[in-house]
Parts: sequence; C-alpha cells; structure tokens
Amino acid sequence: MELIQTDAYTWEIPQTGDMNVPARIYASAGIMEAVKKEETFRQLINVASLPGIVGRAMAMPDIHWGYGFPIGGVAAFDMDSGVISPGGVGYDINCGVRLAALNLEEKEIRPHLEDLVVALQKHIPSGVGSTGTVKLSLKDLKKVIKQGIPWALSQGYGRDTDTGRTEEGGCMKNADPGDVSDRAMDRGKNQLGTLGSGNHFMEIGVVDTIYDPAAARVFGLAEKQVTLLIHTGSRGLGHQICDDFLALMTKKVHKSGIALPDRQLACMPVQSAEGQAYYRAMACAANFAWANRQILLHMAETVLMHTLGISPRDLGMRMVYDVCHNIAKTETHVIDKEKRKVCVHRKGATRAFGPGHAGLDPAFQDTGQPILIPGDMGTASYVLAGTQKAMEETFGSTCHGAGRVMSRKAAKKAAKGRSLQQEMEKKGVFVRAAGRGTMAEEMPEAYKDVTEVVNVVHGSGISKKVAKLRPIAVIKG
DNA sequence: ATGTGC
Repeated sequence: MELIQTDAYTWEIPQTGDMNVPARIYASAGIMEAVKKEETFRQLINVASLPGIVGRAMAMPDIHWGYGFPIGGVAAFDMDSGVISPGGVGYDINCGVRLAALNLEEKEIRPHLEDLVVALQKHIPSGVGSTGTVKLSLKDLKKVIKQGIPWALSQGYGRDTDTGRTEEGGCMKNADPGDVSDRAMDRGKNQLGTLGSGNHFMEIGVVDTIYDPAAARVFGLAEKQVTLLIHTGSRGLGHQICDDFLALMTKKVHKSGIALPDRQLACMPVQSAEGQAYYRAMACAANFAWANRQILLHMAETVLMHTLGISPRDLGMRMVYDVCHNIAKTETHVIDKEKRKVCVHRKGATRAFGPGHAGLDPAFQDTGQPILIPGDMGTASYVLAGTQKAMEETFGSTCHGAGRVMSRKAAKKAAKGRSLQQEMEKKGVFVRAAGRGTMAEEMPEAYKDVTEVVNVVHGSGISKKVAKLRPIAVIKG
C-alpha cells in the first residue's frame, strides 16, 4: 500500500486497483505509528472502491477498525450513481454528544462531587439493556422517532431554545416509522431516557482553557465554568435498525450488480427502494437519540438541583450544542467548483460546518458550528468550531473523539488487579460505572491522546480549537 | 455500540 505524506497532517493513498477515488488520512506522525495500518487502511481503500464515491475516502485522526467502514471515516456518495450503507453509519445510529454549561464554578461543586456521582448513577438508568425513564406506547414511540426533540419539548423536557443548538434542530424530517421493524420498536419502547453502556457516559467537567475567546463567548463558555457532557445514542432501537438493514442489503446487494470488496460493506444505491427505506429508518433512530439526550439532560438538571439544593436559576443550565457522530445525510457541497447534492456518511466523525453555512442557527454564523469532542474519562474533552476549510476538504466533517488504541479485551487484560476507580479519584475524577468490565474497557490508556487528535484537526484547519474541558465526575454505562 | 460471543 502506497502512503504519501502530503503535509504535516495529511497522508494520501493514491487511486489504484478497484479504487474509484484516492484516500486521505488526517494524522500526525505519532498517530500514524499508533494506527494498525494494514487492517484499518484496507477498510478505507474498500470504501474508496464503492460505486459513486465522490472526492476522497477520508479518515480522521481518531481512525480505528470498525464494521466494514473504519470508525473515524467520512465518505460522500453521488445521489444518482452512489450508495448508502448501514456500515458507513455504524450500529449506534446518531451516537452523539451534548454539552450544557452551568452557572457554577468548580469550587462550588467540588465538595459535593461524590454525592453528585452517586445521585446521578441512582437516577440515570445506565448499563446494557437499561430501561426505565420513559415508558412509551407504540403510538407515542412513533411520535418520538418522527419528531425527535420537538416531541421531548412537548412533554416538558428542556427548553425551546434547545433546538437551534442541536444539529438539524434535533429532527431529521424524512423519518418514517413505517420503515422501522416491530422488533426495533419493541427494543426502543422502554429505553428512552437511558444512557446505555460501553463508552457512553455523563460527565461533569470544568472549562480548563479557552483558546478562542470570541467563539467561546458565542458558545456560552467561560473559564472555570462547570459543564455537563452527555454521550449516548439510539440504544437498542438504532442497533436493531442497523441489523435489519444490514441483513436486507446483504441479501439484495448482489442483484443490484454491486461487487463488494468486503461483505460488511453491504449497501444499496441511494435512490433504491432499500436505500431510501434505510435512510428513513435511520432518521427515526437519529430522532430517538436526540430525544434521548434531551431527556437525559433534563434528568441531570433535576438531579443536580436536588443534590446541590439550588434553584434552576442558580444552576443556570443552558445548552451549548448537540452533535451526532454516526449518521448519513443528504447535503449540498461544492465539488470541483460545482454545487452537488451528495449522501455524506460520517461514522465516528462529526459535522464541522463553517461560518456562514445556511444550515446553522443565526447565533453561529460568524463562528462556525460548535463541535464536541469527548476524550477518555480521565483526560479532557474539547470544544471546537467548524471551518471553511472543512467545507472545502472534508464535506464539512472532523474527528469525533480520542479513538481506541487497545481493544476492549486487551484493555481488560491490562487492567487486571488494578482499582481504576481509585486511580481516577487520585487524579481528582470521581467515576462510577454500571457494568463490571466497563471501567477497564474505558480506562484512559485504552485511548489515543485526545489532545494529539485535536491538534491534528486544528493544525490541518478542518476545525478550530475553542475550549478544553477537564472531567471531575463521570458516570459510565 | 448491542436484551454483548464461536
């Protein structure tokens, strides 16, 4: 495999063999060393070989091996000759991140951190198969997946100012519950308002550093301020939708004449009946995930108020932004100086629309959209802003997190005999996890250094650093 | 990621 470094942060794999476009990796030399190049870049080359791919197959610096498509991958497909693929979105449809800012400083909250972690864990259902907060009739679940955040608002969760601070206003409009299987509906009906497991978490943090004061002001962030960060997705509902459409497309793809380099890349033409049905079902899962994060934030607000014994006004919770990092969307981009509609797949990648983009709330017209990059539970998370360069190079996309360097299994092995909870507490971070193995799987060493990942997207210009958050209390699934 | 897997 030929790998050509084109500047400090970009590497190209030239178009050869079955590739329809070249591939590009955004990475530093250090990250290139850490990535398992053969298996992961093979996946990127496979994506570059899919029909109708436009521009380049791209990998962000948090790239690692995934199902079919690499995680940390971005690929856009022509609306007529291109494909849509569940593996290009991922199992957790609209896995994403939401950040809220509070009217508190660390010194006001530090004495209560242990109580807060215990209270959050008690009231936020988390772990594999967690259910509980909202039990829905089939009719109401249909409303949730059709409407997303507006449904949550109609039920009293959150404030109506929240939608402008959510990607897509928290609702993909093409969602159609008619394309969602009974099984997926059944798995989703008791899971709204639950955190899930794995790397999903809720984190109390502090604004540690501001890099761009003007953007930070627009985003509503100030130094020393306490924040709340939520990372979760569409739970069993999205997982089942992915399963359903992988099975359907695996069966149908050969009849459509598409030759797959890897069966995990099962896909169908964007405009085919199956492709469109997947898009509508995926949108349902996306809306579920947005409603889920909306409800979880509201629940956290209640827990914080009660535990600290303060009013909503004194807590002063307000949305910074909510992004998804596993999604496919129809978007218009300028390609070779020509405006074109394409189906952008972001899998473990975040939208990074720059200043002036019509799809953004007026508040973000000068700054570009807020981008939320969670790191591992002991290090840091970052807030970035979208840029014009992202619009030109990456279909308005950037990285989504630190990215694993150790498999879950390897992490468990490395954590044997250690108390990670105590290790974290020594660092000033109170952590509680629902699952037995979760602390081990999610330990800081299992991830790349998020700072190095963020420095790549900042250095290459596809995003801009705005603020760094330092975790002080975390609940894990 | 997931009513966790060959």
